[in-house]
Amino acid sequence: MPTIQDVAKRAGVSPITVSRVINHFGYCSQQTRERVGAAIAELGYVPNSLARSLRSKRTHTIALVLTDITNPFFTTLARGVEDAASQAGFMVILCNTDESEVKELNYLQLLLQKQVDGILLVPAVTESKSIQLIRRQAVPVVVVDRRVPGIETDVVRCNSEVASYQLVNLLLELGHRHIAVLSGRKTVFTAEERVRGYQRAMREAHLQDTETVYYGEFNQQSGYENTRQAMALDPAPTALFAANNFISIGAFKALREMGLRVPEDISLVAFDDLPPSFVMFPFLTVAYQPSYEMGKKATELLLSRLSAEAPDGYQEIELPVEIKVRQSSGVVRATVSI
Amino acid sequence: MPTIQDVAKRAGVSPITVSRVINHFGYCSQQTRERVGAAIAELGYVPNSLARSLRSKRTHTIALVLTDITNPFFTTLARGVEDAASQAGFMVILCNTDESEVKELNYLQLLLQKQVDGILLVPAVTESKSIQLIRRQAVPVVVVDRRVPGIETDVVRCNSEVASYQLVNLLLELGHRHIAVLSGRKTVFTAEERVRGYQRAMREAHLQDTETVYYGEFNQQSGYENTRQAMALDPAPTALFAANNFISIGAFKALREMGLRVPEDISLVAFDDLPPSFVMFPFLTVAYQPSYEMGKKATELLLSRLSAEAPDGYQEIELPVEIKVRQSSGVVRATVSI
DNA sequence: TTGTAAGCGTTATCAC
DNA sequence: GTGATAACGCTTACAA
Repeated sequence: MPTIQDVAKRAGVSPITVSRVINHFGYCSQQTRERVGAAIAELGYVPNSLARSLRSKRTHTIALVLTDITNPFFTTLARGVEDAASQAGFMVILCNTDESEVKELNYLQLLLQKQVDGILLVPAVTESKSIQLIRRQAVPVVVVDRRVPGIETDVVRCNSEVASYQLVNLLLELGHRHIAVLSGRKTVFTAEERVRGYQRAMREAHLQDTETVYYGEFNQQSGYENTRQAMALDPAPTALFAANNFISIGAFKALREMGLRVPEDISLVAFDDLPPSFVMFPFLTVAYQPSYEMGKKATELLLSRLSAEAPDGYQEIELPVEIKVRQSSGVVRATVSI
Repeated sequence: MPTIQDVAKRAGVSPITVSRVINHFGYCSQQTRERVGAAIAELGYVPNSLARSLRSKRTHTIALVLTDITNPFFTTLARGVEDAASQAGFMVILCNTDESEVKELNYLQLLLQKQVDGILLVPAVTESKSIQLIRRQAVPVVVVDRRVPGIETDVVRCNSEVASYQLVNLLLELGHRHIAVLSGRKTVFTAEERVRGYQRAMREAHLQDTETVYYGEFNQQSGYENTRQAMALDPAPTALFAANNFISIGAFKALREMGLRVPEDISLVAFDDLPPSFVMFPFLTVAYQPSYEMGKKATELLLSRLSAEAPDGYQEIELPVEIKVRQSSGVVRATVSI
């Protein structure tokens, strides 16, 4: 492959002049510019960003470390990230951690070696090891979707606690008194936070006695299994709160298998909506998080840290959660009352 | 940040010795190894892959260039790619082209500058410019999901033509004689290929007279609009074939708005299934492409090209498409007969 | 407006 | 087993 030297030789100039032409930087005559341009075209020269980055200390690459791109919430978020990044001339490296701290730390090691300019991190666990690792290399991080207690850092997220509180209150207003929550892994910040919102609502309604919390995973299987558990209780809950989209689907399938109709026999509300182009009947009452904007905003904040144009001090940006009331939340069935 | 020099100084050895320890390469005494290890730990040394890659000509990075990660087909494919890549110690740069040749070419330029070791490409258009651009830099490419006519290259895909043919034949066997196909952009290989499969089935059934083809986009909006168009015909089709998942959702919504029931009033079949954890009622009869495996296989093929352990000559791997018959395809309504 | 020299952090080659 | 030297391809700093 031709190098900048080859181009320089061909154009009868010095390498640095070629560099200036490529980077539209510094002065050079129209004539030189053309000669260099011609040489580049003739040789099919492609600049080597490795060498460039080695000198300039900038790779124009950021990393997006999340738990699973397969979850539509993160898919959409990733798209927001990529759009904002590409607009600014940055590329995105994608890493899936599957909520594993080990995978997360491994990826971060590699990313730091790669000299990424910044990292968007959805922390797998509520511990702070990862952030500290990144900080040691003085690489900017923005934490997305979750929080890392005890660590000062930039964060872009939604307030799950409040939204959960609202969702559960909606059920309470419909007359439900026995509501079970199906959550994810206890070590995952949002899983825990959504349970907290549920608990606050229940306690304010003096219903701590019927509080029913299931931890599990943020997937369909877990939603399915915990629903069967919950419905085996006596008395069974009259409403379920699924702490994410996959859990809600699993819950729905379990309920249908048991011959229970939603919302006639039981109500179901959930965190996370599915994109409209995925669903034939929008049916679930959900707390919708603007994931695209979350990705976009997080990226913009990260990029602003690189150009040092950002305000001093860490920022915590909280995006609004929208409660979308649809058919899955109904009034409590008279016959189910305890 | 400390460099290999600093580590060497601290450990009282030469840089190259440190390099050997890091890379578990060449001989060195246990004692040296330990001293170096200690120095690395004390300084918090992180090797710079930029410098490493500049010498070694390997970045351990591949690119995944697709049209839109937001489409579950590609999301799952991307996950397959990432899993296979990370297993082999490679990272993945993600690029969305939105079916735009311009965006695609821009990304490829940048990726080549970045010296990615290989590229997985879902070509936006059926032209071959992109492949030629990549070839000029002698970077391995594997084309995924689509084909680039007139270009010899590695390809991993499904045969859409055959699957479409089967899907349409299924409708024919159910008695449908007037079937419309709702496809994507004519310049997109799969959009065109799926229409071809439809046409073959129709022609073999001597139904070329009722052939009804709508091109549009691979999105919900287009499915919605073209369905309204199709249903305005007199006589209206008794079955619709949506050429991708988003189109089928749009079609379904349009039909429901018109008060038409699926499959009682009209049948609907589609290309691409949605992952089970996205759908409460699996209802659509679809052609399912194993997108995860597609991503995985494509990555493995690409990586094998890097280590030159691959067989000579280009490979075209065709993965099987599974027809999943569900409720959306029903027998033709007696009253609708022409 | 253009050129020279040095160096970014690593590893290949050859020497001891 | 270990080290000296050069080189990867580019850009910063300084000169002309």
